[in-house]
Amino acid sequence: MLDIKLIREQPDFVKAQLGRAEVAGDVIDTILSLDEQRRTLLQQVESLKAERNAVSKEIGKMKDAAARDTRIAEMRVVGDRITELDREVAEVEERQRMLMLEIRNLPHADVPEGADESANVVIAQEGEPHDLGFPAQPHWDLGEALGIIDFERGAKLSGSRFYVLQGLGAKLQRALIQWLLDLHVEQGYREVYPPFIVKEHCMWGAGQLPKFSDNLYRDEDAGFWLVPTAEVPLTNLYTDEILDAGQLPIHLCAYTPCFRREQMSAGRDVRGIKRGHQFDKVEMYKFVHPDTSYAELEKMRADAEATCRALGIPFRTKLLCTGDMGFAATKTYDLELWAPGQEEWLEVSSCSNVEAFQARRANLRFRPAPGERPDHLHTLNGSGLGVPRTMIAIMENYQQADGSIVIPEVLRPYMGGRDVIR
RNA sequence: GGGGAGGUGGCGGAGUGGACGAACGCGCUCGUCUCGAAAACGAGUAGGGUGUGAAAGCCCUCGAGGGUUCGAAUCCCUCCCUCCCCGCCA
Repeated sequence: MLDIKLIREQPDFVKAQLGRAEVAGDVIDTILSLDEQRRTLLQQVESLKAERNAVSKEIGKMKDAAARDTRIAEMRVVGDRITELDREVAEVEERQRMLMLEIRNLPHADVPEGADESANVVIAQEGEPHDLGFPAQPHWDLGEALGIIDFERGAKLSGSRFYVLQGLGAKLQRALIQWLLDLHVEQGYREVYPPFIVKEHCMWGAGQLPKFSDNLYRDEDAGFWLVPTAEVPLTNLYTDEILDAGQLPIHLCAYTPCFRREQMSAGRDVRGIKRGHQFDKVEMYKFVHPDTSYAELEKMRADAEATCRALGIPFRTKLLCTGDMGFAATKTYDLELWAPGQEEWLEVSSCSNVEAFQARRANLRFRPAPGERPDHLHTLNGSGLGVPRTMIAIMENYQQADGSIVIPEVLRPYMGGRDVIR
């Protein structure tokens, strides 16, 4: 959610920044007009309440029964008017709040303008897509031949976009998760195991609702939602708390499965394990002082890059343009691993600063100094990394001419010392 | 799932219709005292909204949301959460 004060004080700036992300500015005018209405109504109803409070106090002390009854009758009328106005205030507030919740975050000034991914800028690359010396196979062929990915039985159980990992495939995934968590802990993140099922307010807090409900699984009866990313529970960890400035920054990492309905065009990314309704991810998350959030973003990006580097796979980093960034982000770096089997760069991480966007929604605050008023903190999130796509990159980069897969060195301790899957 | 007890400020804990945004204690901050500290003493110490140059003031909040009433922490309804006992269960 944007800061209503910013909208009040600099509506043209807000509109201009939204314009860079191709969002029309009329909604800002609507919000301002509702804000105006709301404050006018508030002044009316609050002065009536002040009157009622004062008179009610008097009534309590009055001895003269007749005068007392007169006052009570008067206040009954005032009370009815208050009820009426309260209802109006609530209605205007709700309309304003819904509009506020639907507006995306403002892109940072550094972010290049553009409508779609074609305007993203590659800002770093390590390693080159290299020739394996034999025809590279896609991971679905490798996985099936090795008996480690079972697509048919996955579909039998759960339909398309599901698969079963077996044997060393399942173990490789588990090893990868373990390694990622251990690495992030070394990088200074505290490991967290959150619930994978959350209450609805968490989805609002993280910015998944109201816009992306189509992409979420839920248990309507119980009011529960399955997390589409660990970002959701982590964002809400300190909801309604006021942290001491000294507690910041808080760096967390968490492994969770992620559940996404992905009701997107059939035919896109249907093969393999690139895009499923259920996948695993290790996430990095930061709660930081507002002054430090962009420096923290650079550190998070460096941590994600170090992770890719350690796998020994070519990777590159992109700065996303205004049109390709997520709803909550002000600035995002995407990291991509090279996948020679499909000959494409696979997005395995997305690191974003969201500034106070989630903090306002989820009521995340800190006290800048003892005695000072609480302020919203800044939050950042970054994948570290998405597991299936990292698995793809490992399988396709480390494949051998005979269809076996060498295990990256860093993962071998987690694979019982094994160095190849064949 | 059944039965019972509860949810009050940073913490403990009073408060069953008006003097309560809340006694008292602890903690914390500042001050006095001290070479310094402790102790003692004094003062202060919730969040949000509105308002303003800044403030004062006013409004809201005692788990959440409704209701009754001139007036609700207090009475009524719904929901959420915690604890205890029984049942079930990895």
